[in-house]
Amino acid sequence: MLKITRKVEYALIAIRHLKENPRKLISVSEISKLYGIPKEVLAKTMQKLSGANIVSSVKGPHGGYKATTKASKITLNDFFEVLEGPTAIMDCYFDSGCDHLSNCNIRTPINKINDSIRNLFDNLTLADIA
Amino acid sequence: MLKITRKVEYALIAIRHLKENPRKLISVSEISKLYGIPKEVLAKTMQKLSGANIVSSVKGPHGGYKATTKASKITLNDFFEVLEGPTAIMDCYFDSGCDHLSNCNIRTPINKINDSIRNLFDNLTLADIA
DNA sequence: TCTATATACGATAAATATAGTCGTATTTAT
DNA sequence: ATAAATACGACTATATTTATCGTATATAGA
Repeated sequence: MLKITRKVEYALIAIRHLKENPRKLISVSEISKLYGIPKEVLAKTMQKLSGANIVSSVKGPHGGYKATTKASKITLNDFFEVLEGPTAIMDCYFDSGCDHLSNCNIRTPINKINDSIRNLFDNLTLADIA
Repeated sequence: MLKITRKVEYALIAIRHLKENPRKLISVSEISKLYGIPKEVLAKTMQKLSGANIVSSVKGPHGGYKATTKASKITLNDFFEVLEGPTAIMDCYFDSGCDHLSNCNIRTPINKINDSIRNLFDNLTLADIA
């Protein structure tokens, strides 16, 4: 439990690599070969980052990605949300219907744990950890 | 990602219920009926809590579980570890062999995120959240 | 203008992890 | 003795995550 997914792992690897080479465009192929990441998986991850303006993209030969200024400033909460949707240790934190239990006595503890995690990730940026 | 498991959910429900009824022994059947939890799953969860002295058990008719004093004092880190093993957002935080990537550039960020979460959970007890 | 290389996007299949079920042993109050 | 309860292990089902495949679009360079 509380594992991050490969998508997040790959995104961290890619962003780090882009930031180490700030001047040039770097393609998915290059990163996937270098770190042994399946190309298509990384491609889709980069597309999400591009959609959120964490990286910018250029199509065509010699195209690729580079990190934007937003890449350092974004909070971990927002970063995770781009890749996976809102962070919640249980679905009932965001969704209303508690389908499983007729009689729930842990709403409060669940919310407190979740608030703590979200508070932590709201106060950490990619720049802080990398 | 970062979801807690049913084991943890069920354990929180059970402990809360035991603490609301501190005087009597309460059986797995009783809790599973009340909250709609599969009996055998809850039984195994309770056995883990019992092994960690978070609850005490009595066998035989009219037997069951009750919360120990440790139940309030235990940190979330220790609590999660009893049920699921050490909390790590990636296996490489504890395990050495990085089987997937030949060229890892995110050890530092991974460790920082993980340290932050563990620090958070080391400073929260079950009493704090419940 | 044609071709190769790159991003963009969606559908599906494979692999992994989680959740639930079943069976049996042990303890103990009645 | 019997019934009710915990204890423990093996197995099955389900859900989630990960990877693959197919197609479209853009563009640099020959």
